[in-house]
Amino acid sequence: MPELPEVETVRRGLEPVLAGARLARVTARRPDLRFPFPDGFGQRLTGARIEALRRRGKYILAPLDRGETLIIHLGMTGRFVIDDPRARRPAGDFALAAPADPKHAHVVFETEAGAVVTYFDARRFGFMDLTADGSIDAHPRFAGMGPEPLGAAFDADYLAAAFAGRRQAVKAVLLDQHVVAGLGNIYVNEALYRARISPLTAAGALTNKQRAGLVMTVRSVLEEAIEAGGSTLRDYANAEGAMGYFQHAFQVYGRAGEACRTPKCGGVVERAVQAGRSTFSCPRCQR
DNA sequence: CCCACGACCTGTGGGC
DNA sequence: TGCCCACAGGTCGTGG
Repeated sequence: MPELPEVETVRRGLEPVLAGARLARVTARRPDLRFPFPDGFGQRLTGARIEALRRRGKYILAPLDRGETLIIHLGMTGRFVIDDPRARRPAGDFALAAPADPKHAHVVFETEAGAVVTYFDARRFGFMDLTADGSIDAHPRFAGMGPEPLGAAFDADYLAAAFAGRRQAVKAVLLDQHVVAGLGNIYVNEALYRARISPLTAAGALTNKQRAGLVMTVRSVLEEAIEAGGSTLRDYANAEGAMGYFQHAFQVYGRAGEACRTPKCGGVVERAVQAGRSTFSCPRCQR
């Protein structure tokens, strides 16, 4: 599912259709996703105007003109599909992801301009909520959330403080959204590879130089992935139904048993399991 | 606080 | 072809 680059790609795809749009009707086709929809979900959105589309970590935020903000998390398999009769099909060729299965169409947003935006989520690990504006930072989902990895607050000094004294593996610490918001299993593996740091290293044992390097590689891998429209493994597709293509740039993720791509390294990518999730790394060039 | 593990839910791909 | 198991981009809760 979507990590920061995929969520940002989805946000950018939805923005031209939803930002500034008034919602003619919003329908939840079942009572819950991972959690129940908030009371009156459809009614509270119907008639509201979406002022903007923002992102925080892996969340999409849609502030409304009614003083509430719609919060959306895509979980593992959340996906939006836009049907906008006014929009011209984008030119050029791009690979289309497999069509979303209609039986997993859980929420339908219809705008007054006639666009229909449908949320699909096979596994239903995603969720939506409504909260009063201004209380986003107090919302349990956001309280204590770490800085944006592409923002100025995420730097070597910040990481020094966040990692200090932590004996937990650096990979697990980077996956903790309280430390930094938006990284997931793919990009943590790729950023550690680029920084030549073993995922198993205790976070508190990293050197200044390693932390500074990690800040750079986290940023670069996320920026490049956003540029590529995210990564498509199975379910992910952008709002136009197209696949991202950053998966072709993976250096370690999903490459167990294959040759390390570092020139002259000669190592073989290994798969390990940390906290129940696959870790990929080259034991030869990541220390 | 740390960590491993199971739970949530469905689909898919690989091995036999 | 069919079946079964392992695994999947995320988080949360529990128990040691």
